[in-house]
Amino acid sequence: MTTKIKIKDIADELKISSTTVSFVINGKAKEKNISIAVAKKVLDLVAEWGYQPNSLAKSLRTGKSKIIGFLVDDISEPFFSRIARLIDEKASEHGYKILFSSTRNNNEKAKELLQIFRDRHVDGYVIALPEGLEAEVERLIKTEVPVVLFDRYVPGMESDYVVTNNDESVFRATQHLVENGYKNIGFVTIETEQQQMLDRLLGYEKSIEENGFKKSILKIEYKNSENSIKEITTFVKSNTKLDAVIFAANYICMDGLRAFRQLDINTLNKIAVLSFDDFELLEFYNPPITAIAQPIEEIADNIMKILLSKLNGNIKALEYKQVTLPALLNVRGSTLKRA
Amino acid sequence: MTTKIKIKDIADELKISSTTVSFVINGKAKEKNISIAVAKKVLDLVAEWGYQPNSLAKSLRTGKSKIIGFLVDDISEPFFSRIARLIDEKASEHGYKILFSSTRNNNEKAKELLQIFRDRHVDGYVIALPEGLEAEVERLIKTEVPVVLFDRYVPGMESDYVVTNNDESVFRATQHLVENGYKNIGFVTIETEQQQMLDRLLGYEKSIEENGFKKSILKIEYKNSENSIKEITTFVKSNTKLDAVIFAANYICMDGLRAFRQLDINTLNKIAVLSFDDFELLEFYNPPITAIAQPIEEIADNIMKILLSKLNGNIKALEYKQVTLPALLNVRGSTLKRA
DNA sequence: CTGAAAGCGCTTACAG
DNA sequence: CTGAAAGCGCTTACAG
Repeated sequence: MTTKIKIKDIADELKISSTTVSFVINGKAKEKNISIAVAKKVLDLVAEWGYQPNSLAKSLRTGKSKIIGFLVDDISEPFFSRIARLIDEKASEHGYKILFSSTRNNNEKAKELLQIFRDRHVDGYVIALPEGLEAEVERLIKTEVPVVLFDRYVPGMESDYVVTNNDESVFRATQHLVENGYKNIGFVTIETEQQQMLDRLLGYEKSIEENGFKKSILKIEYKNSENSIKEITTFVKSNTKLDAVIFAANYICMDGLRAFRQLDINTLNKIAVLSFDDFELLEFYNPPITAIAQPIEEIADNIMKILLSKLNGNIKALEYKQVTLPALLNVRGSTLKRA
Repeated sequence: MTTKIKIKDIADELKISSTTVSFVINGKAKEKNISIAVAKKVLDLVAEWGYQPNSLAKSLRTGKSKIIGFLVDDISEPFFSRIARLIDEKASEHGYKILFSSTRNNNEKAKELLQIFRDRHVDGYVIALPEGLEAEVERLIKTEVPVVLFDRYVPGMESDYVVTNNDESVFRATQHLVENGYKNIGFVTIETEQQQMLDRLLGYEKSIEENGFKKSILKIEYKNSENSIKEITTFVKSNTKLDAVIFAANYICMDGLRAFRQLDINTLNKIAVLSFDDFELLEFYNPPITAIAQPIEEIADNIMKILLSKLNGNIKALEYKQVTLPALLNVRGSTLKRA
């Protein structure tokens, strides 16, 4: 490893001070009235020697790290990993890097992670708020570090966030089923206080009520996939009139499909399926499954737009941006018009 | 934000020197012969004040960052995001964090990323080597920073790596098709020099040759999904005798399935499908698709085991560990015995 | 057993 | 127009 070049080396070589070199490198030559000749000499040598500033020293001095912390339940979930990729791309364009982590439903771990982020002088945060971490994150926001929440928000909590229009999109999806002749529509969600899940349920309830139908709701006490499959199976078996079912999230839908495979084919073929969150599997399923697709690109765009303007100080720290984006309903074979 | 506590604050409060505090905090009290009484006072105050060392200053001083750089083509690919999650978990247990990035098939970007990693004083690297970056990474390895490659390796390049036994697993998969009565087995891969892809092809060729069958190989000039689908369609149409086809990777299989859907159903039902890389979609497909599953957990385990022992200096920097792991063949309905 | 002091590589207020 | 010097918060060789 060729020993790292530092500012002092450049300064010594050029017989000028580190101050001048630093100013030139940071594009403050004009502002600091440094002669064009000197500036050019510095820049040329920087290029020739391939000088790279030591970002650690820089961060220590300035208190900025050019790192963004990204916190979600599980980075391997398609929704999150796609957002991660897009955020990463956009962040790179602005010289930021992402430090990412999964909390894996472990609040102790999540708190540790936030501590580590803080400790690393992360400049900003992108967080899909895990249940139970509300107070912790609220405290973080109060410190005036830029924090953009996504996927979930907490009513009454002052924060920036970007979410999908959960109730509206589920309402429309339910209406779609009604329009296609389904009359006994079930809704499978989990037992939770996460606002986005409650909103999805609300959308369903609103549609069912407006149409004067009967609600059939299953709230799974989510422990693991296995018990979830069991609960769904029982639910479907005991609601023999069910002609359609909406799954409130990606992983619930997976469990639902697993449950269906174990059930009698004849029961199954009568039931329309609709999922919140679109992912490749649904498109390839037989029949392809109708799904509510969150606008991933737009979500990532909005997160970064808000975060960057806060990082650049364009938005007052205590002025919060809250964005709710419409979702798309991808209609497929699983919810065809009833004969 | 309560102003950050630093070592000096602790020292002043206790009327001792920063040196002593630093020694105690870093568990060197014994080694440095610090009295138990003093050590206790320090530890107590640290606990009471919730002191957290400034890792930036620490890194600047020690040259260690406790950060691992993770570089893959696309973090949103299931194989990579699962590895990422597991690596992240294991790294956390040892106080390391992951800085992750996707190169998105852009070598300029990849080089920049490596530069950024170096600049951030990353302690070690986990890399799925992108094509064209061999020289760059080889140079990195020469600097004696721990680098563990996975998924891909370069023959003749001195490095640590963890890979799946590509040729052996594809050989077995092909044999499985032969045993089930298939005689015209095609192999769809991409035009590339990536060793793991060449190995997969070799496994196929070996089996076909041993059985005295005819090879049917398609090497796609991969530009995007669309052109890939087109090439696969042409391939299937012009090889009318094909009764089975093996896709050499995740994304190729997806394109293959897309191509099949656009083809005549009757052509399709005659063809067995087998994919390298198992993912949920294959299990849910109708019929479920037989797949070679890479041992994700073991891969992650091995990567971290090698990396950690290098980071701890237990392995000489120039002694390379190379691990080849067996894959699993998940047999499903798509490759049933021929009638 | 403990401390004063240098130094990691940068930035910036101050002085000229 | 340019530079000397302090300081970000740590660690550690050296001295006692």
